[in-house]
Amino acid sequence: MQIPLMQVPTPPGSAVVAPCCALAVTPVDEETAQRIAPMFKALGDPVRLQLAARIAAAGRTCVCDLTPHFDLSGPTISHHLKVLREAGLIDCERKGTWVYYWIRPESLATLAALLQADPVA
Amino acid sequence: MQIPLMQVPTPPGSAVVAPCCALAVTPVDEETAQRIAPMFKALGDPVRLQLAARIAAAGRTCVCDLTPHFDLSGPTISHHLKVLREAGLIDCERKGTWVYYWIRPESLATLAALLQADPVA
DNA sequence: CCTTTGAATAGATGATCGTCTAAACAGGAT
DNA sequence: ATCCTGTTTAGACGATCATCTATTCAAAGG
Repeated sequence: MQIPLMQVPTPPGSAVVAPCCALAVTPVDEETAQRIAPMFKALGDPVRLQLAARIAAAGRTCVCDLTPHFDLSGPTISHHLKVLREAGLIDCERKGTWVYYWIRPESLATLAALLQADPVA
Repeated sequence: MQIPLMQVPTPPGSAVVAPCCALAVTPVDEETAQRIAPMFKALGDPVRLQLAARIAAAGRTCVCDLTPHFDLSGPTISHHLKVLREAGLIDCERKGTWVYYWIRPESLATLAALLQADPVA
């Protein structure tokens, strides 16, 4: 029943007490889940994850600087950018012929806060 | 072009310099993206996000303690648990008639590390 | 052995997704 | 005005997804 991933085997019989993350502390009701899940979903595609990473790395990025790195059509890249944008992870602005995208760090922070090991511990 | 989410408006013209997160520092090549994206994808469904949160909160949780909280059939819950498990986010063990699930904190930590604000800054 | 209970698997169905091509749109430059 | 280039939108198509019911499996108890 094990699927290899990293190191710690996580003793099956251990009585887990310490909270592993905010997920374990902050109650995630249905409303919260429906607000947060689309962000994770947006990052749940390899192309979009790479797009987000490139935009995060480059700061303020023209679509024309993203497209060449993928073996995909322009419209497909545009579609993925739209998904990221509608999830609230990025935003954009047209400047003449070109459109520039940038990361919304608050959104990433929201997700990170849910996942990271309990900062209080 | 704005989609409301949190507070910071993120000035469009600002020359972003400081890395917002590990995404901006760690290069996310295609291979990495294909390894990580399924984990985000698994959390990208409201039901699975709530399942993960409940398991994280409860520590070591019987399926029978999860199912009643959702308006879904047993097999559907079972399916979602399988998705989370195959993504490496949870693991399970049968104990007699019951099956218990627990969180794999290393996996959550991997994702958190990618998203959280640059810890070096 | 048979029954019972908890959970997973099999298979079906309608919805959503990722991708493409073709067309439309936005702005500069001739 | 007209063209050219970068980007988005529209629409189509096959693949994957979330859910269900029916069935099977696992393990305990008579």
